[in-house]
Parts: sequence; structure tokens; C-alpha cells
Amino acid sequence: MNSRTAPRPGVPAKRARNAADTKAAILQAAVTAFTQHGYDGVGVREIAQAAGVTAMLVNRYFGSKEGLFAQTVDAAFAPRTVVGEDPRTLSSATAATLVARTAPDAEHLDPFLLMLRSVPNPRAAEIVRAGIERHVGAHLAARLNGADTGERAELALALIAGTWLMRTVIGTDALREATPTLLTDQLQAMLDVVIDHRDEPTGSRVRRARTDPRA
Amino acid sequence: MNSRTAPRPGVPAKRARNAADTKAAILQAAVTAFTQHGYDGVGVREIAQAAGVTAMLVNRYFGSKEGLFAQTVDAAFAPRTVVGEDPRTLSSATAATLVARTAPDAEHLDPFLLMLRSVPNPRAAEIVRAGIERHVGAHLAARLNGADTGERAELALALIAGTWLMRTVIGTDALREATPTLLTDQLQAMLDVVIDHRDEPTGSRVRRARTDPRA
DNA sequence: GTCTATAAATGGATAGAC
DNA sequence: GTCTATCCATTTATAGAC
Repeated sequence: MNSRTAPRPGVPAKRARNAADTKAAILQAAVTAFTQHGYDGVGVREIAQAAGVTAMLVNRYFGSKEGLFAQTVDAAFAPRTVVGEDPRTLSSATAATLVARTAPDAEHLDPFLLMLRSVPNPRAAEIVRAGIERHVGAHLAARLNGADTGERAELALALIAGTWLMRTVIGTDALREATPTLLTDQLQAMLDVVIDHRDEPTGSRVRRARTDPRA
Repeated sequence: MNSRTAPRPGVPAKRARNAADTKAAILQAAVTAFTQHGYDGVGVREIAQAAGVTAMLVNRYFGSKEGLFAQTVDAAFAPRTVVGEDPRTLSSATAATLVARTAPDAEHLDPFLLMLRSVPNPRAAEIVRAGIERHVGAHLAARLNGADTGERAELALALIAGTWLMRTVIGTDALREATPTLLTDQLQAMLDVVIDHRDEPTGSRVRRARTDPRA
């Protein structure tokens, strides 16, 4: 009965003049643009144009570029991209997914790229910190056994982020040309150092004997 | 005999009007500024002011902002910061140095920060790629035994870069508040997955048996 | 609900004086 | 060897029309 669905006669049907749809279109364009170029690397004009609107509407619906970025981070980190659900196959599935998604010819639209490319801006870094801790960090830590789950989860994230960085953003030769199965094995073994504590029940403070390297 | 060393009378002695000294001062200011704010986050004016000159001289001596950045990357990656020299203590010394240098109250001037904060700009990323491959990557790979040294070296660099990212640039809680000795042990164990192949002489194609995770 | 037009600031790079 | 002054492009954000 209202004018939300059907465009009024006389209005060109470029897109419905609907606030919710417009907002969603802007957010979708923002995810793509911020992921590809980072917070400082893209202007509000660019995002607005990709969404088919003008820059003014971005500020109208999101308050500012920073407000848009905050909602973009939330939307980008909500779906699971690399870290899986099943605790038993956590390291293997994560390693395999990571290698597949960071392949040189893959699509390369991932919240880790949004993080890596937006982090030089201190305000964007703080927004990203809150987002990754709340979404991915908590998700992964909850699936770990043993002690220090928070720290170990973030060490795993450090390796994942570093792999994204070196393999796709920087694009170093050896990692780009690496055999996928070999790379997956090595990443899984590195992840298992902090993930695979299946004999240590949660809450246990017992840690493996430390082999002092300086002896 | 020439006017290179002694300032001419009447010229205020703010600094010798010497091309080499001025160029060095600009380069030093560029290392600091680019490391703290990244390639896109700092202007030529800012760097020039920190060096006590005007922006014009930067373009005069380095051609462009991009030319200045290339020489900055070379100067920043030349000294060893985290990866040590002795192959036998590679993982332990690297882990200990990394934890110390990424401590929340540390100084935080490191080529890895220069990389992390400059990488959103594609041209800067390419310059950084060449620099880190030539300096740190080759240095580390040359100290590894066994096969796939290039790939394993870059996986170690991925973990190092990711640790810098999460612990200092992003600043996640669990890694900031982690016990240094515990963090060092875990990082060393992760590094040893790709570094410690002492029973496999260089050139050996024998690899450890793969435990299939999907079974 | 969305537009055009513009304000106010900042970016890299250059011309020409001294 | 170094400066002042300026060009031109681009940015975020806002004012006001329709």
C-alpha cells in the first residue's frame, strides 16, 4: 500500500527509491571497494558510484565514511571464510581453505584482505580490531582445548593473516608458485602447534615441557 | 677548497648546504614517517619538514615520492632486525627477538611495520615485495636445510609479519597481554615446523609422511 | 528520497627566483 | 643548494533545490 515496492509513475526505474535497498547497495559496494583498496585507498564518491547513488547518500545513511566502514567490517566478518566449525578438523580444513582462497587465480574477496589493506589508518585499525576479536577470534578460541585459548587463537589468526599478506597482497614468488598440497601440509602443521591440544582438557594449566633453545 | 664542507659566510648555520647530508636527512625522516604511517598515510611535505627542508628537495633528490619510497625500503630492510645469523638458533633467536620487539611498550620502528602499513598501495606493495624477497627472504632461505627453502622461508616471514600485525598494528588483547615466555615458546614451535629440518640435508627430496587430515 | 553545487582542506609535482 | 609561490587534482562533508 505504500510506495516502498513499486516506483512511482514518472520516476525512472533505475532503482527503487527505497532507503533500505539503497543502504544495502551502498554496504555491498563498500565491502568490495574497502577490501580491494583499503580504508584510505577509496573515496566515498567511488563507493557511491558503484552503488548507483551519489556520495551524499553515504553520509546520510551512515553518518560518515568511518561509520560506513564500521558497518562494512561487521558485514564482512560475519560469514565464515577460512576458520571452520568442526573442532576436530579445525587445522586441516582451515589450512586447505586458506590455500584455496589465497591461490593466485582465486577471487580474492575476503575480510582478511579488508583488514590488511585498511590497517594503516589508526581509526580503521581500531574498528577492525574490535570486529576480528568479536567474530573470528572468539569463534576460534571457543573451539580450542587446553589453556590460553585466546592467545593461541590469535596466533593462528596471525599466521592466517600473514599468509594472506605474503601470498596475495605482496605476492612473493615462492608462495605464489608453491605446490598447494605441500603448502597445505606445512600450514596445517604450523596451525596444529597452537590448535591441536586434544589431550589437554579446557582449564588444564599443564603445558608441554619447554625445550630451552639457548642451552 | 670547495664550498662543500664550510658554510659560506652570511649563510645561517642551520645545516650545511651539502647535497649528501640533505639526502641522508630526508631518507632518515622517510624511514620513520613511512614506517609509522605507511606510503599513502604520509605526505612529502611532512617528510621534508621532519628533515628540515622543503618538499621540493625531495623531488629533486629522489625524483618522486615513489622513488623516495624505493630507497627507503632498501635502507629499512638492510639491517637485520628479527631474523638472526646463526642457523642453529634461527627459530629460538627469531622468536625471542620478535616477542621483544613487538612488546606493547617497545619502540616499534621496524621494516615489517613499513611493509604492513604501505602495502595497500599497489606500487608500494611491488617495491616492498622486491625488497623483502631480496633482503630477508634470501637471507633466511640460505640458512635452511632440506627442500623447498624458499617457500618455507616465506612461510616463516608470513608468521613474523602476522605477529607484527596482530600484536602491534591491530593490537588484539590476548596477544598484547600474553606472557612473553609462553608466546616465545609457541612462536618458536610454529617456526620450527618450517625452519628445523636438520636431519634433511639440502637437496634432499625426502619429506615427512603426510598424515591425511580428511580421513 | 535524492540530486547539484560547493566549501575547505590536502595531495604530488613544478617554475622560476636567489 | 634551497626557497617561495603556484598549478591542478582529489578528498570529506555540507547547503539548499526539487
